[in-house]
Amino acid sequence: MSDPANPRPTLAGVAARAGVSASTASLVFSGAGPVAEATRTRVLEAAAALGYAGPDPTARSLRRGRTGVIGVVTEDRLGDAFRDPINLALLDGLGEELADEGFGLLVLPWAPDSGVDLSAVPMDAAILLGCSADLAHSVEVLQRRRLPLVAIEAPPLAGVVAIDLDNADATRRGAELLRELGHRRVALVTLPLDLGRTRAPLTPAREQEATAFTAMERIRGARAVFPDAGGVSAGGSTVAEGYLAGRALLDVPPADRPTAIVAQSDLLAAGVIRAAEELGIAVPAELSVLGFDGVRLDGITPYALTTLVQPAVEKGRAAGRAVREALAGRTPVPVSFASELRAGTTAAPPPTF
Amino acid sequence: MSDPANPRPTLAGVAARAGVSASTASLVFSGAGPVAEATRTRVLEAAAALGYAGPDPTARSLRRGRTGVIGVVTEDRLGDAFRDPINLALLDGLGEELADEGFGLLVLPWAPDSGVDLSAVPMDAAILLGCSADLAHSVEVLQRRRLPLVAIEAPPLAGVVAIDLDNADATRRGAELLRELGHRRVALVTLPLDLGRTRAPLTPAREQEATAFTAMERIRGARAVFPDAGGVSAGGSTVAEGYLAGRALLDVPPADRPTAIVAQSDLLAAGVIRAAEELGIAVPAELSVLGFDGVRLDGITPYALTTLVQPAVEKGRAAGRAVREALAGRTPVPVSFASELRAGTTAAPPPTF
DNA sequence: TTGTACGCGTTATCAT
DNA sequence: ATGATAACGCGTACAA
Repeated sequence: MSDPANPRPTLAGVAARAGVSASTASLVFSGAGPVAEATRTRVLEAAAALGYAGPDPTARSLRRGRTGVIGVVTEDRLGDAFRDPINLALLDGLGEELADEGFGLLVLPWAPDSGVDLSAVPMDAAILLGCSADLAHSVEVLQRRRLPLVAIEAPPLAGVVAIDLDNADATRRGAELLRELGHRRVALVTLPLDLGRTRAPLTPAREQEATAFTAMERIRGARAVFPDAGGVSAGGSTVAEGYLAGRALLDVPPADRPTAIVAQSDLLAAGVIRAAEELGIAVPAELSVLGFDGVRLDGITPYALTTLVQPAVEKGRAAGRAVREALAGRTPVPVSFASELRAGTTAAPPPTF
Repeated sequence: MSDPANPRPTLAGVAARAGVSASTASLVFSGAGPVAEATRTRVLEAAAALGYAGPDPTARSLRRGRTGVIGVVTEDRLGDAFRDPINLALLDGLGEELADEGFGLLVLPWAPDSGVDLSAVPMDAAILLGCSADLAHSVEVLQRRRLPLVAIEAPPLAGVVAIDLDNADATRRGAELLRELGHRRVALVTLPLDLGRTRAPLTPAREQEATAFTAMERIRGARAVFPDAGGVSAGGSTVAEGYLAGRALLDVPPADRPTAIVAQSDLLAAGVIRAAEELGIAVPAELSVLGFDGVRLDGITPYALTTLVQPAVEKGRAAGRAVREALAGRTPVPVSFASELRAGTTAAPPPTF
């Protein structure tokens, strides 16, 4: 790799060989400033002859004060972060506004003990994605670096541009639909409450210690309508986790069974439905199921899920735009998105006895 | 953001305030070299007072010649690259070997016209993921930069560490199973053949111009057993695309229908099965379906797919290790992985007439 | 149109 | 244990 006899060519080397000064050679590559056609050619020829690949990105970054890299901080393991379709949609949006504009996206799975040291990563700005646990801590170190920060669905933080979603209110509207249909016994299947992703029944204590902002907001919305609603927290936003949660809630004497379940994601809802099917509980005749996200389930379930559709791609675009605004020296405005209740075939009046 | 009155603190500033030289202050932060406990404290205090966030990553990168960033070059749009479960598994492997070791993964969706200029991205090494089209071109510019390169399932390229899979041979073994079961009329549903992702029947001309290495290898393996097998190329590795391909191949007079379909991914296979169901064609009684990948279909289809299981996570780990080897100055050894035929319930003898 | 001079913020080397 | 000096490779005033 590193060949001492044949060092990597530099701008200076190219310039020397072309018989011009380094600054002139620089102009040729940056395109800023006028260069005589003849000199330009000579420089390019020298570059070709030396196998010069263009200005060193690191040196250029230092000089210009820009790396062209935007960090995306997630609290998940790498694969898991992208296993959630809602994050993929978000990535699509980010891609449009950032990747397509020449920015690279640096994925940083952050955990309290993880190898990545946020204070040592070269980047121009950071997007906080589903970070809520020690968010404040991550934020502090990034802010000391004076990096523009954009947080998606996070508790409000000074100096951080918020891209928000009406998690509580949307869930409340969904819950109201269930109440209007006549449901009284409603249970919740929530997203993971903390970094531990514990799969367990909701208890006041656990909710107290929860660090996941989005999950807690959605619980809050549901409780606005069903103050006593209990439920379980899942270990992730997957069909498999939804299934487990569904079994836990539904595999009980019929009299104790909820007549409706508010799931905090469509994947969880699909898992709940599968559990119901397996237990011989008809959806929606005997059990109504509400989802969240509005992702295409693409045959994961034959039902048209009744769910809250969130504008995930738009969220990504907004975050991307906010980053660009900040980098352009302007002050990005926080954005708040609204979800929309989409009626499907999984919500109906409760069974009558 | 940028406050002219209160410039971002630098190591020099901290050193000055602590009354030591910059070199000493540097030692405090890098931990390399002995520093008296008293001085260390003074430096850290000065840093705290000034809000110094630690050495600037860009400057450090320039000086040390390392950024801590590994590029992952894909030819897909950002979201699409991660929509394929096999890539997610790969990412898991990469995460273990790289992210967990403190490297950042810089996702670079590359297309001939895309905004990202590979010659301008600060990184220490690059992993080429499913890049085959103008791979040679991408590789050239990266090699001029003397970056260690690792390619996953790519045509052999000088100086690029190959992480390979037995795509052709595995497919051949799957095809042999079908032949042994008695199948003679077999059709292929392939991954996209080129950047255009054209959804169309296979023709010699199209295969000639194809740029997708993996897809072509798998075709080659299938043809080793069924030399005349035709088929269609899908527009992506998704259930929806598989469904479309399935309709195209199966919605024909029964006499023209294939008795078996070799799909190049499990998602495509699931789509084919769905198409068959919709057309009233029983699987596997009237149609056998072979997949590839061995991903958990998690309820996408009730069938246990007969498929070729590839060690995707291992592939990612191998790629990650190769990168680290190269960065450590050693020469990584290329690795070749083998897939395993896993019998499911979707392959059976063809119907008898 | 081209060259000169300097600095971006750090760290490695070598003295002291 | 600490400090002076010199890069790392480039961009950009400013002068010529």
